[in-house]
Amino acid sequence: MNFPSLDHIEKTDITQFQQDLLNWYKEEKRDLPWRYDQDPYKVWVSEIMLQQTRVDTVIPYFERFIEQFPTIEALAEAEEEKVLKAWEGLGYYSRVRNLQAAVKEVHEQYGGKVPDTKEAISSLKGIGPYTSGAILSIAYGVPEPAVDGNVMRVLSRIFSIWDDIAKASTRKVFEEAVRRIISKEDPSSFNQALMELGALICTPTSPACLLCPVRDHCHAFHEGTADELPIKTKKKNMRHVHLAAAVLQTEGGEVLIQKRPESGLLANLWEFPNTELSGHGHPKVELELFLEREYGIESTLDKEPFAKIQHVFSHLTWDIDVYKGTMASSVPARERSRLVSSEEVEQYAFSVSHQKIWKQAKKNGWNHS
DNA sequence: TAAACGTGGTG
DNA sequence: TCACCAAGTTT
Repeated sequence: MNFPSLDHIEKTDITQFQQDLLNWYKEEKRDLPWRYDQDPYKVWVSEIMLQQTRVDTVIPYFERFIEQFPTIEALAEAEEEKVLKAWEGLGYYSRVRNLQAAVKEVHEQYGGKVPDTKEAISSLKGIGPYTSGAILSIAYGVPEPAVDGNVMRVLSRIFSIWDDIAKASTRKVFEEAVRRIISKEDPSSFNQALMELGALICTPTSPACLLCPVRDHCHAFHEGTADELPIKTKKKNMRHVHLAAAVLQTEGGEVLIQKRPESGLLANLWEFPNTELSGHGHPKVELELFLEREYGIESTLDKEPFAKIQHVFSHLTWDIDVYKGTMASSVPARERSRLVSSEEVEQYAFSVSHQKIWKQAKKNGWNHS
């Protein structure tokens, strides 16, 4: 390891740092619904939801989720459809499929008790190095590091660590740093305080150093380099995909929907029939060929799309031409598809991109034949 | 190691 | 407006 200020840190400095941080946390910590108790299940659910997701976004999802699935057993026995619906709009949907799979394993293999060892908990689906440390420390008081983006930002400044936090290998550097300074008396509060500080004071841009409870311990504050840390490279090469989608209705007003594949993007979520465009033929023609091939539908699509929707993911952009059409009310031949009434549509879990399609359909394309 | 994997907020 | 961000994990 190579962070001079940390190598030479004194035991008394560590004690003072812990005290300043924990006193601040005790006074300033937010009143969040997953902090009402230390139920390992609730800690677990909150940590999964909070992965790459803001606190304000998570709160209402967490409250609904716990109300609907209050215990390990409740979630283990729930239908995946219900679980996905509860996650609808939160994103990174593999999180919740992994969570339910892991909860089932805990229910069956561990008698419904969340394991309390690093090895056992890390073997569960969806629980990586951060989440295992978070659950162990917060739910069980085990002094394990829980290094997320906040912790790397805060500690990069405090110890003047210039490693690139975008690199996977850098996390270990910060885990080692945490091991040296974590409070053995209250690892739960210590880990949460580090993250809370990152969220409220030691923010990515314009950190509020003058309000910081540990600025006296902060190398970057003394050097005036807080605005330059942490080092984070990484660019995303945005990929564009052009799609055509169909909102097909029967004379009875039912709509054709289909379920996405079990893996990959938006796995197992529902959507309107659609196809990726090659860019060669007309979108309408390519969509008609798809509908005939997959469903045997002689579709009667409108000449022009009633909506053009753009949806931006973290790593790609969809541009969707949406067509309205009619179809016979016979049962769809394709697997993983259904004909549902317009009221029933909203009982299924859709990605936000396809919620946009449905919203436009109701506004523009519906009730005209 | 790097890319896949969502979404809504923000300067 | 738009690139970047937010309590990461999997492959």
